[in-house]
Amino acid sequence: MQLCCKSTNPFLVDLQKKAEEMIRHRGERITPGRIHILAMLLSERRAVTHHEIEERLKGKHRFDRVTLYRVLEWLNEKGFVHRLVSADRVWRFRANIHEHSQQHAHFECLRCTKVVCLNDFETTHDFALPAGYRSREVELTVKGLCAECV
Amino acid sequence: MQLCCKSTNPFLVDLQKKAEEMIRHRGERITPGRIHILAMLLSERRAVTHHEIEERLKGKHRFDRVTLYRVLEWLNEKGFVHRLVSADRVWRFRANIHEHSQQHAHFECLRCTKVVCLNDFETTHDFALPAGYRSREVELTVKGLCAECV
DNA sequence: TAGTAAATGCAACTCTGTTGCAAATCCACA
DNA sequence: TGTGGATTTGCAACAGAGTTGCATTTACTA
Ligand SMILES: [Mn+2]
Ligand SMILES: [Mn+2]
Ligand SMILES: [Zn+2]
Ligand SMILES: [Zn+2]
Repeated sequence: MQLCCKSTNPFLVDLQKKAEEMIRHRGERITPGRIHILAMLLSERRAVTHHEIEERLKGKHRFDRVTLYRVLEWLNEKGFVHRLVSADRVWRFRANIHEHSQQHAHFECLRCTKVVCLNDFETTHDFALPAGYRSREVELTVKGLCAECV
Repeated sequence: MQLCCKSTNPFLVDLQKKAEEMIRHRGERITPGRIHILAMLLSERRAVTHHEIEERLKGKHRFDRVTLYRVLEWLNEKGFVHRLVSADRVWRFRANIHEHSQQHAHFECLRCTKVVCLNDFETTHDFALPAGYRSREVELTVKGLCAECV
């Protein structure tokens, strides 16, 4: 069953189904790990760590730590999610809801280390790189205090 | 011997001496670790890792790994250097040569993971944060390929 | 309904950085 | 110039995050 982008049911609230559909639409293999983890990430509004994912998956399905790492790596490679590292040197993952979500800024709380994606953001790339350097992407992180930590 | 900023000898090419002067000027304790490590960082034009520092210090002075970490932490706390983490989850350190060097961008090579500080850079902070969020600093990283890796 | 390539679980491992504690060192003050 | 006492250093052990190898299980294709 091949599904076109336009045929995506807007009332498909079940994220497990949505995750499955996203993966199948790209012709990739469906596995419990991919479904559960992507569904979990689709439900989050901020970038979450490996630990947080593990925590939220408790009760739903039990995965080995390594499987979780490997699924996250795969989701990142295939472009379903993106990954970023903040000052605590821990990977954080977030689903790529929109196609154009590669270029966006992040907010990082200096106290609770929470990371939020700032989707609506304008970046002006007028800077001069050293000779011979080639820019591929620009990452902008705003550091400060979140609403809970002010 | 208290030295004023303006009395800094512009012909003081010996970085060991310069490092010592910087630390003494702030009334902090002089130790071999601080002198050698700060001098090494003053000689670099890019942000370097713990490993690279260890490597460059070979022959000059032998320090324990832990001492190196602790000196770097101290230099960062006191504002002699700044620290950043890139996609490989490794700390990189760079001397704060100029007073205003807190706000500047970085370039990170996607192939060799080298990090270069882009000192001459204009940042425009016109973005909207979620309600209640407070911005303290903005970090901008340009990712791409360096001259050697293009 | 096989056959096969890919995904998973488990154990052991690496890499980066941290902590506790005793020995060495720096420096303010006598 | 010599000392007391807080700081810094070295060493060993530890911790957290992520990786690798390999046998077993699973998903898809034919
Ligand atoms: Mn993001
Ligand atoms: Mn820098
Ligand atoms: Zn916070
Ligand atoms: Zn490079």
